[in-house]
Amino acid sequence: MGEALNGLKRSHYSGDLRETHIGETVTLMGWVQKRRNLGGLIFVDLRDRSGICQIVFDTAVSEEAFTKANGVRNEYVLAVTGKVVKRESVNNNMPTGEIEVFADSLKILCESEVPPIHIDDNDEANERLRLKYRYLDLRKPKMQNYLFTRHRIASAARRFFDEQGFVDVETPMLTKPTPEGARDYLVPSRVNLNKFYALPQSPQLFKQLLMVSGFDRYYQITKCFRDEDLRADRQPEFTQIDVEMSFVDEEDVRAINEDLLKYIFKEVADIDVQIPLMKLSYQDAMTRYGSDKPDVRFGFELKSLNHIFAATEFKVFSDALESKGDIRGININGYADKFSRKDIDKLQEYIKGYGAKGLAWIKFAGNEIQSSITKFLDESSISEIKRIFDAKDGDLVLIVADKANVVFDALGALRCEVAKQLGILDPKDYKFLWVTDFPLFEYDEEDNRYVAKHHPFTSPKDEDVDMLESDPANCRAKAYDIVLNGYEIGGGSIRIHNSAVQERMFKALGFTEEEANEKFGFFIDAFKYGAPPHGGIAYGLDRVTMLITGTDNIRDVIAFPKTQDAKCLMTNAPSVAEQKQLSELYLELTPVEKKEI
RNA sequence: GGUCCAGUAGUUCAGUUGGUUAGAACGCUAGCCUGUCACGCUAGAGGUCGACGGUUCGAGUCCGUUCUGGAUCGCCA
Repeated sequence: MGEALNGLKRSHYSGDLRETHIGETVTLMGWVQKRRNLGGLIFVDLRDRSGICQIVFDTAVSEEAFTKANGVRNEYVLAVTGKVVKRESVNNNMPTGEIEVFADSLKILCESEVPPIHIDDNDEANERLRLKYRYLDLRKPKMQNYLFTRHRIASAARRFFDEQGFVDVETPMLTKPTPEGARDYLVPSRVNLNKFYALPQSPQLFKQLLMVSGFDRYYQITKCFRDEDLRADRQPEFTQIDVEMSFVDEEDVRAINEDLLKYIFKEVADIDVQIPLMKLSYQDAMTRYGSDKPDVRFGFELKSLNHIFAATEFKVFSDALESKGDIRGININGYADKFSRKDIDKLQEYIKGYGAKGLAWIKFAGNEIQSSITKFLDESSISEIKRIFDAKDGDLVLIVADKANVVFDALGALRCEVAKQLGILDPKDYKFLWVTDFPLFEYDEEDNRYVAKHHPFTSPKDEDVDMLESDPANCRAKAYDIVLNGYEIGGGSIRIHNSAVQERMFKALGFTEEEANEKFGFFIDAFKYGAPPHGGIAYGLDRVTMLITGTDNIRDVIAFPKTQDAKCLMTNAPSVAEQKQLSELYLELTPVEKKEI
């Protein structure tokens, strides 16, 4: 049983006390981080969200408080009143190390069982346990700092948008399932039996309709839901900073977003972002980095070697070229000695995960080379490779031959993996870039049709509009992603605001007029009544927070995240629905077929 | 759906070629201790080795299945 506050008020946070407070009588409230009982003297480290302050219990000051303090254990919740004094022995390892509080009185507000995880930044308890006891895990200063930073980012964004005349408008959480794109989370409706809402994958359609309504500038920091598989940087529910503007083109959207990023990074992390940001077309990003979200903190750029091996007798290479594939390589310049054959074998295994069948390599040392493909390299091809990569002593060239997309994927991933292994990635180095001129479509092998790469409302480039029909594969979009250190932190586009173009777009996607009307009728209608040119962007707040805090795990920056199976280990969601609830919804469950043994 | 990694005390881990009663550190409990801050000293409690099955005279260790968590490919307009 804990004692009541009885009107007692906290005067300070523990971590805020300094030498300037010496002589003051203060009341602190918080959790016991640590008790050190020396017999006639008890020290208690009292923790709250601001930090830790040492409390001293001494019979000479208060017999009663001392006796009570004797029974105190870790994570007990205390209220302590006492005098701030200069410490006899200063602890330079803590911000409050110059002072301590001599306790006159102590209230034990709540006792605690021995916690299953140690409340300490250095605690490396299994994540399973941390997620089950998330409320304890979140007591750790590091975890609290992640969420404080997240708050500061959201708060800075709001300040920025407010100053720029953006209106925060809420859009529905219960909305219409979207046929294109990710899987929806479905929500049954009791008052509309056998009908379903979907949770929004993004407020896309609503924010565009707000532009049609004339709100001109909109933003919202809101949850989005996608029923897809999770990753280290992907959760099924995540938070988007969503933005839309009217009477703008690509450069206008990018310009204001550069100001936004500059503002946020300055406010939150005191980082000066140099604007305008670097810009790279999708095409260039792919050919130079093998990725549409390249990490440009380091080089190792891709180079084509097709012409060198045009007449090669090396079957792997000639096969790749014959089937209209590609041979490309990267130069891990200066690090040849860091990679043994065994290491390179491991890199080969790594890229097999991306569909590559093998990895050829060349090490340069003086006039000598070592290579897995020595017998297929003559003098002229060696010197040409040297020229292309500007290869010098101590360089290592890694080469992949395959279908073009496999080569890009494999080398794009490989250059990042190598950089990671070399430890040359500085998390404090923030390299932003815009990736622009995305293709409007990509071909879906399964469905045998073109699908929108971004979404079906993305505007084609003005000069590419007529390619909607004639050459969809090469039609470019007014779409742009904002990329930071290899992460896509946001993406957006200028939207189609002209119903005729929208119709042509639907046609290109293979929708009949009826299908388009059924799926997006309300949306198509809206654009018949005067839609302004408009466009916007959406950021992944979780990812931005990850990058600013320097963690590589999105769960760290979400208070109550899901596991890889989209479960919450603390609440045990999702769980079985009660029969009563199902009956009310007229839902029946089909038993899941067990795998045969 | 595929591939890979991990699971031993409350926690983090060690555990050799399959061999006696499964260890350490931290934490926890009790006692002593007035300047500790990784407090110290003494004593003690604490284990279905994730689960099930198999091989074996004998399994934490080998094999199979399965559960849980993680990384990743596919997927994520």
